Amino acid sequence: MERRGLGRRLREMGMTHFQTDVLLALTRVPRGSTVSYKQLAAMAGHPGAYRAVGTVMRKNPLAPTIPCHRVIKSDGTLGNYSGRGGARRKMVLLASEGASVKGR
DNA sequence: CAGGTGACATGAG
DNA sequence: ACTCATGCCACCT
Repeated sequence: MERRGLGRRLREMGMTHFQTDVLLALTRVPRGSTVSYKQLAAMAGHPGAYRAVGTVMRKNPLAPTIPCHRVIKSDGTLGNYSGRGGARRKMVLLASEGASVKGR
C-alpha cells in the first residue's frame, strides 16, 4: 500500500501532523506483532505522548487501512477498542494473527 | 485563552 | 494482586 499517499490522505481528512505520524507508524507494525501505546508514540517520534495516541485511535476507527487492533497496553493487556465488538473483537483479531495476548 | 476529556503509564496504599 | 490517585500529551468545546 502506498503509505506515502496514505499520510497525505489523512491530512486531507483533517488530521494534524501528530495524527498522521502515529497512524503511519502503526502501518509500519508487522502483522502478528503488537505494540504498546508508549511504543507507538516513540515510534511516531513523540515519546511520552502515549495518551494522545489513544485519543488518535479513538477518533480513527474508520480506517480499515490501519491495524488499530495491534495497539495494546504496556502491561500486555488489550486495553480498549472502538469498533464492532469492542475489546472482544480486538482479542480475536490478535489471536488470528498469532499474537500472544495476556488475560485471555 | 481556559477547562474538560480520553483506546494510557506509573507509583503508592 | 487489586484499587486509587497523579502525570502526561494532544484534541475538542
